[in-house]
Amino acid sequence: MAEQNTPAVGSGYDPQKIEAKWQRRWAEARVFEAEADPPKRKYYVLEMLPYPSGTLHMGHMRNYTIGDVVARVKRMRGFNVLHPMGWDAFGLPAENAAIENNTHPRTWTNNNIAEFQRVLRRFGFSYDWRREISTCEPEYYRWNQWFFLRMLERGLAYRKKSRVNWCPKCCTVLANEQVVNGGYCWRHEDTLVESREIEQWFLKTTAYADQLLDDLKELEGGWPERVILMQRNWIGKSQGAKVKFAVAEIGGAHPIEVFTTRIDTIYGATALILAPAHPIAAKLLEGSPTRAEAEPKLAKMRLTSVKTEDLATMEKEGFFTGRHAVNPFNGEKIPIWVGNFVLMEYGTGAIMAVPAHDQRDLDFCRKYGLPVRVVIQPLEGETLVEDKMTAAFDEHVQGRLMNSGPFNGLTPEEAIAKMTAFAEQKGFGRGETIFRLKDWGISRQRYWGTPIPVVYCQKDGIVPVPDKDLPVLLPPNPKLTGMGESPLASTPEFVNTTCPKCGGSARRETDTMDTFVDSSWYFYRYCDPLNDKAPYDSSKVAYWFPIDQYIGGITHAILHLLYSRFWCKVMRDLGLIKHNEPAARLFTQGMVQKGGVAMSKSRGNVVGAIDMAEKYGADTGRLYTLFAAPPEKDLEWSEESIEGSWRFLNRVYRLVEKHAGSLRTVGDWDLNPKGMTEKERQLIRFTYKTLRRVTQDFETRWHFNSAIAQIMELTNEIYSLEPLEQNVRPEIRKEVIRILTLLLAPMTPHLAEELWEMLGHDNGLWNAVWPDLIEGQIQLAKDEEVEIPVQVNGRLRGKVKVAAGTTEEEVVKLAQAEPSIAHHVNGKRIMKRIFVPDKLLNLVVA
RNA sequence: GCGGGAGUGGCGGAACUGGCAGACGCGCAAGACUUAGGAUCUUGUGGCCGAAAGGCCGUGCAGGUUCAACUCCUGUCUCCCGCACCA
Repeated sequence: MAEQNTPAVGSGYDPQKIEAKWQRRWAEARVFEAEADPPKRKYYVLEMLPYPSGTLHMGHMRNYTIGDVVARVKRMRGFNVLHPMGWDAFGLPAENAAIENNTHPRTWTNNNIAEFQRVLRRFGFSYDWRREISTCEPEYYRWNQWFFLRMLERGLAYRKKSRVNWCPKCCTVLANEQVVNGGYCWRHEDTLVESREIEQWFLKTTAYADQLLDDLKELEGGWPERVILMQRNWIGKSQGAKVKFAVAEIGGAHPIEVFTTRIDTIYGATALILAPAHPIAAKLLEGSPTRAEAEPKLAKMRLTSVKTEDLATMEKEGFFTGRHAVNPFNGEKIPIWVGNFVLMEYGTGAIMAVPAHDQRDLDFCRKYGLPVRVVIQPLEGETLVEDKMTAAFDEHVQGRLMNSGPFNGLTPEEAIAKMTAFAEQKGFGRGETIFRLKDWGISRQRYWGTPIPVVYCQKDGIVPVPDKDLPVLLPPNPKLTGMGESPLASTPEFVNTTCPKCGGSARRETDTMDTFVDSSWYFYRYCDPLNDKAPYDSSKVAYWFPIDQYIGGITHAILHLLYSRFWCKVMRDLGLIKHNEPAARLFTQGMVQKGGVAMSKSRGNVVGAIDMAEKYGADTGRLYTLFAAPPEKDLEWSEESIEGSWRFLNRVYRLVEKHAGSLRTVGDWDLNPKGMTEKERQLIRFTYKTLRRVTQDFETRWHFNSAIAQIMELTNEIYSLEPLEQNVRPEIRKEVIRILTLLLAPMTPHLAEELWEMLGHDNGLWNAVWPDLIEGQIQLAKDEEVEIPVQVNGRLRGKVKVAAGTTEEEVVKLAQAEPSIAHHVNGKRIMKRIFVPDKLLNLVVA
């Protein structure tokens, strides 16, 4: 199909040639290289670093194009712009591919990186390639280890045996965040995650739960609202109280603690319900009268997989343990049950069931015939009748306590405060805030990741590897099977080492770190990528940070961004940086779809970036992804529509090609409006208006699609004045074409450079500044004559052309003289006139 | 269930703080140039009625506020995304 688009005779637009030429020149002139330079205004724009796998398609290119436009606009506006790129190079696919193809993960990864780099360079993105990082290089991952050791020193990294998500296909542990769709592996969406107990390393993200939540306030306005919300939900702060219930049959020795946000309803508790996995459940059954029937039920419930897909709609199941709990408020004995809807992972794994005031509890109690007791009576509406309730009354506000001993008559709010205080005073409870957020399990039983820098010594136990021995290098030739334990465990030369403390023999930790560790701080390394004394020089980071604009997909709204925010706070507390949040602004671009679904290799609906560049050139590809939809919205790829972008660039090229030769030696226009013809006046006004609007679109709304539409309109306007050389004097022709070229520069930089050169500039468009309107131009952009729509009773009936600023009286007079308007007004009385100067006249008649 | 977002021509989309709905592009139609056109240029292109002038309807649906509503308010439907038995 490329032949079909061979440029016609007379049009010399050859993107292949032009794009290679300017990419070479930019590289030679080191145009995109930036250094920290404190007096200069800085701008750090960053696209999320890619995982180098598969092929880059137009979905990726859209992301980078948006970032590149921003970078180029900021550069033209005089900012010192940092715009780096790197590779999220560790990860499972490399290891799997290595096993499949009998190669090394490094080989596979580096091949992919080479290909990715080739494509990104082919699109002419303005990266400072000197700062390129690859997270699988020891020079990088060494600092993962260094940070890990700092966290270990501060108790922010710890080891514990824990139930983990195990993917039988990956043969490795997954973080909670990697379990998707309620129980499936994020990589194998058809594979149910299993539950296993393993010793794991954790990072204490929960230590920062409050800050991670509170600092979201700093991001308001700069981050998309929904991302902030998703983070807030994920952290899941919940204020309530923990209350201890003694077990009646075994005395006060082993009380059961429940968590509740509604301690005010505790007099209405008619049962205590345990999660099946609660450790005390089995103990309660020992010697219980119901043991025989209960134990098999418990065993069965515990086996039920972690699948939570339809947990919300799942039938509630439970059984009585034969034991009773004592309500510490009133001494009442209530039955202890086990219920499948109680989660061990949340709160204390035990709840009090208050069926009158919680729908789930009501469902459960109705099913098993447990009593319902109302303890809060609504102030308005029908009085609750216990036997007839089908919906729990769970409103906080509108009610008063009853059946609650000394607390009767209080509002729920008052009761929560008083009852919590009472519980604390008596020692059986306390107010507590809990979070849904869990500590971050970072251990992975895989080869292609950062080795965790500790050794296990018979004598000294867990011993951190000293800083001077970093990095702990991955062994070059592991045995990769993809099964079972970490491949490092079966590599003796790696495992066997000596204890840094006692010098005796010791074993290395064989797990590697979750790759989210790599991406949690990579953007700091860009500031100082070659530093071998520290992860980075704090002064360099202080100049560049925070990131002014971070750009990436919504898919990373929770994991990557939450971990990055955590890492930032840890680094701040280590004294390395001073800011609280890594990125001041975040932009989440929409996906590129084809056939209604996101482009992806697995779906087979990708439009390859290189194919695109070879067929139309990078500039057309860039332009089309910007033009087809506003950047935050999903974009449906259309092979037909893209022709329009290609045609437009050809049209611009032909225009400049035709006129540039005669304009090379023409001097600059002096902005003097005297003696201009009407056509010149019209063209120059259109030009400066377009400039004003496009500038606004770039700076505020990022509506590149409408910016491009306006540039197309300007081009159409110029064409409408052909033959231009007869209608417009050379100085003005030159000015208009100059502006047109500069407007295109951030989006189609190669073409713009070529046009710039054709116009006689020999110093590179990259040296040009954004043509912000100056006073004379602002005047010239103003309309002298306006067309005012005239409505009668709110319906458009005609238009009048008047000088800008014409008075209401004058406009009304002219309107009434217009036949199409007069027709609707004559014979009626004008009741009211609404006049918006230069905008609109509405005559209300009756 | 909770939270967020979106519904505008044949299609992608535009319309900034309420002020000419459909900019710009694709597609389609007619014409020009041409041996030819899938290049380029010109014109037209929301629906209905009408020869035309013109009129009526029209931004998911139903109401409301207003001189004026894609835009604000109330209700409602559909689709997409996130979270989800979170105590």
